[in-house]
Parts: sequence; structure tokens; C-alpha cells
Amino acid sequence: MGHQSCNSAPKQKLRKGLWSPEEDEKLYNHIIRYGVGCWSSVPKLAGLQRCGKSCRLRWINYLRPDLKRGSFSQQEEDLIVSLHEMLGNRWSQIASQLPGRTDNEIKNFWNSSLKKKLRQRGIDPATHKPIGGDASESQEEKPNNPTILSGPVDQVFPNFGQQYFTEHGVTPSMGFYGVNNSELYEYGYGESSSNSGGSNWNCSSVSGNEVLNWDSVTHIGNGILGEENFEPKFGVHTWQEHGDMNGGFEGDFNVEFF
DNA sequence: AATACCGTCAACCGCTGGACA
DNA sequence: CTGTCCAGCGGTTGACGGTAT
Repeated sequence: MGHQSCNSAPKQKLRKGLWSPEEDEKLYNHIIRYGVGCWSSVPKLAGLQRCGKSCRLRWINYLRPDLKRGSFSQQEEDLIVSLHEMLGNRWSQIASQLPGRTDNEIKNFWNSSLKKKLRQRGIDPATHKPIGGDASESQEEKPNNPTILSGPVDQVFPNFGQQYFTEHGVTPSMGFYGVNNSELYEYGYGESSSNSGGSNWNCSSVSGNEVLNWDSVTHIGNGILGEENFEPKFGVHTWQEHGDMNGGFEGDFNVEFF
């Protein structure tokens, strides 16, 4: 099958468990000198009795020079929580938004610390919704409490921001954005007039700025692109781009988070 | 002082999907 | 098209240190 464990490689006895300082040194020196290349050949070339997978993990989670060590800042903590709300347990995607942190590190931090903190605050870490209590109360509260932010892209979207748009080759524009099957999607951006492209949102032009008709938000879960489970996360009211658009997106936003 | 319990974290395991022959 | 190899991912495990009993 398509899987192989460290046991299936060569008869030679492979070491497991914690890494010794000598092993670390061998692996570190090898990769600094020759780069990674093919992980399966690294142990042989570096003189290690480990499988390539084990070497890869050790490098990524511990030896890499660009790793940030030490405890998580409050800012990082908040970022992890908001990214987890959007992406779920996609630790590598979450880690990609936190320079110097590994997916393993974030996963451990989440499981050992953050989950507990959220529960203490009365928030279910799985759903990010209030635990127990009066469900109707919490549902009523949501639409009445949108968060409206204005400013540069990285300020308004600290949780994925400029990098997200750049990586996805998307210029954020007026419209709805949301989550479907834990992927962030943009829907209907850049469109004016109503119900274009099968989307169920409306907008109109007012003094040169396109304005969303938020009444249509309630319809957005119904069959956009034939998808279910679409969960709107935010809408861009107005925006203005600036800077070098070829080098990545820059702009000022007026955004409403649901 | 002994040991049971708990939290943290490094590392492993097994699965998935992409690349390639 | 099929099979194999491999990197990457997320869940799980186990070692270890600290704290409670």
C-alpha cells in the first residue's frame, strides 16, 4: 500500500525514541552543509541509524534554525484561537500563519493549554460557541453583535491577512467570505447587482462605494455553488487598494465580521 | 518519603495524496 | 490505468517532571 513505516526499511536496526545530542549534531551539520534533498537518503548520508521520517520530524520540529522558541505570546494565542475557529484542526495551515512555530508545537499547545482556557471562559473549543447555557440566547446575540473593523489589510485580518490573499492570488474585494468544509472561501467578490453568479447577496452603489445588503446574509447558506455547510465569516463593505499590487495585496478595508 | 496523578512535549504511527515509472 | 515511493499531516503515545496526597 501507499504507506510505509520506519520498520519496513532495511534490516539494519533503526534507533527510535529521543534524540541524543550527537545525533542532533550529525543531522544538523548534514542539512546545513548539503540541504535536505531526499529525506529517505538523509540518515544514510548523515551517518544516522534513524529512518528518514524521524530525521525530517526532528529537523522540522527542533533543529531548524528559524524556529522561535519559548512560550506563546498573547497575540499568538489569540491568533491560534481565531485560526482554529476558521480552519479547525489544520495545524499545518495554522502554523503557516505563525512564523517560527511548528504544527506540532501548536497542536500540543492547543491540546494541553488552549482548550482548557477556552472551556474556563465558557467556550466550547470544538465549536468556539458558548458551552451549554441557553442556546437560543447565544444565537440571538450573534447577528446583533457584528464586529466592524477598518484599516490596513493586516490589521483588519490579523489571522490570515495579506499573506492569505497573496498566496491564493486573490484580491479581496467587496463581498462575502466564509468557510466551507474548513476551507476559507470567497464568494461573489467583485460583483455588483443582485444574485450574480448564483450568489445570494445583494449590493448597490452609493456614492461610488458598493454597499452590501446584509439582509441577504441569511440566504447565503442555501446552495451557493451547490455547497452545504457554508458559514459566512465576514463581509467586505468597502476597500481601497494601494501599494505595489504585484508584490502582494495591500489595501484599506472596512469589514464586518459575523 | 513514597507514590499517585496530571500536564507538557517530543516522537511515533498510520493515513492521504501527489509524483512518477 | 495501476502500483510504488515519498512527503506531509493529524492523531496518539509515552517519557518525564512537577504537584498533590
